[in-house]
Amino acid sequence: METQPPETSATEAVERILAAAERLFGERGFNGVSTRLIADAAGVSKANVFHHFTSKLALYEAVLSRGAERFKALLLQLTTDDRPLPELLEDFSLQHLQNMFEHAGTFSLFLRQLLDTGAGAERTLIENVLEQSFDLLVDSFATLKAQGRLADGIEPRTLALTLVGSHLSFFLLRSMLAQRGELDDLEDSVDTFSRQVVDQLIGGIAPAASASRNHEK
Amino acid sequence: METQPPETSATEAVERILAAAERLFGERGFNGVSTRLIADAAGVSKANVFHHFTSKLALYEAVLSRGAERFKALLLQLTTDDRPLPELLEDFSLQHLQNMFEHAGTFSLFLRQLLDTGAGAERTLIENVLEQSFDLLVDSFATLKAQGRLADGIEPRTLALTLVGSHLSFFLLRSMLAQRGELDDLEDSVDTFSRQVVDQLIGGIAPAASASRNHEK
DNA sequence: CCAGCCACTGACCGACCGGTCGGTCGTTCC
DNA sequence: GGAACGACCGACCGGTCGGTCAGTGGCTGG
Repeated sequence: METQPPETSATEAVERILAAAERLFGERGFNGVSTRLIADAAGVSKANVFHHFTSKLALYEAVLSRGAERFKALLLQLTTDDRPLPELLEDFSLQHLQNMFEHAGTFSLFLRQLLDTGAGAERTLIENVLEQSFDLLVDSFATLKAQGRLADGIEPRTLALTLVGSHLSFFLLRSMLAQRGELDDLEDSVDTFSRQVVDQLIGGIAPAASASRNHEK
Repeated sequence: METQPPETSATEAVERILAAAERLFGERGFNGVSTRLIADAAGVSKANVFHHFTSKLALYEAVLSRGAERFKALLLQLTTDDRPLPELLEDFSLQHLQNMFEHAGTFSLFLRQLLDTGAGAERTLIENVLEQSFDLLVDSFATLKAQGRLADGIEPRTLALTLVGSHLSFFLLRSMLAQRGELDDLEDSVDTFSRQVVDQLIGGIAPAASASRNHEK
C-alpha cells in the first residue's frame, strides 16, 4: 500500500464516483439525482466530483460512454453455425437476458434515454449502440434465412424485434413477476423463459394441423 | 359565452394544466419538469397550479391516475370468439399498437414509472393497471389453449410477454425506425408489423418441414 | 349594494441545485 | 528545503426549485 502510485488513488475515487452515478442515474434518471447525492454515495466531497468531471452532464456522459463500451463488449452475434436453429436461438436468448439482468442499471439508463425526447448527443450515442446491436441480430436472421433455415415469409427485422421485445417485457415486468414468486430462482426462470420463447417461435403457437395449413398458403 | 358557468373556466384551466403536465412529464420525467414550465405551457401562473393541485406530486399523481383510467378504458380483451386465430391476434396486436402510438405520452410515462426503483404509491397504481392488462391477455391465451386452439406446449404467460414485448420494442425503437424511413406511413407500418408478428407466431419461423418435426417430439 | 366565494397572480420564502474558489495536504523532483 | 502539482474539501455563489401569501377582480345571491 505504501508503494501505490498516487494515480491509483485518484482512479479509485473516479471509479467510485462513476459506479455511484451509474447506479443512481439508472434508478432515478439524470434530473432525479443531485451531485451531492452522488458524492455522498461515492464517499467524496461534491467539489471533488467537479474536480474530476467538468459538469454533471460530463459525468452523465462518462457514465453513458462507459455503459456503451461495456454494452458493445457484450454485443452478441447470433451465431449462424451448423447447430440446430433452436439451440442457436436459445443460446442467444439466454445470454442476452443474462446480460440485461447483470447490468440492470446500465440497461435501465439506456431505456430512460430512449424515452427522453428532444435530448441531445447522449441520445445519439445510445442509439448508435442499440442500432449496432439490433443490426447484428437482423443480419444474422437474414443469413439464416438465406441458408433456408428460416421460413421464406419471415421478415428478419420483425423477428429481431419480437425476440428482443420478449426480453424487454420480461425485464420491465420483473418486479411484478417477482412478487408473484415467478422469479424465485432467477437463473432458472431466465433459462426457462428463453427456452419457451424460442420453442414457441420455432414451432409456432398453433396446433400442429393448422400450422401445416398456414405454411401452405 | 355569457352564460358559461364559472366552473367551466376553472375546469378549462385544470384541463390545460393536466394536459401540459402529461406531455412534459412524459417527455422528461417527474424531476425533469419544473412547475414553472408546466404553468407556462398551460398558460397560467405557477401559483394557479398550486391553487388547483396541492403539490407537484399531487399533480403528477393526477396525471398518472388520468392516464391509468384512460388506459383501463383501452384495456383490450383478446376476444376468443370463433374467428380464426390469426385474425383474433392481428386485431388485438393492431389495436394495442395503435393505442400505444395514440397515447405515446402516457405510455412513456408508464414506462418511466416501471424504470423508477424505490418509488412509492404511484408505482403501485401503474403496476395494478399493467398487471390487469397483462392478466387479461394471459387469461385469454389460457382460454384459447383450453379450446385446443394453441399448441399444448405453449405457455400463456410467455406468449403474452412475447406479443406485448414485440409491441414494446417497436415503440421504443420507433425513432430509429423512423430515421430509416421505415415509418413513413405509420398506420401502414403498424398494420404490416402486426401482421408479420402474428404470422411468425402462428406458423413459427422454421421452414415447414422442420416445424412438423418439432411438434412430433 | 354588499358579502362571500373562487380563480388567479406577483412577490416572496427557505431549501436545494450545479458549480466555483481559496486553501490544505501529500507526493515528487530538483 | 522548496517549488510544483494533483487530489481533495468547506465555504460560498447565483440561480432555480416547490410552495406560500396577501391581494385583486369577477361572479353570484340575498
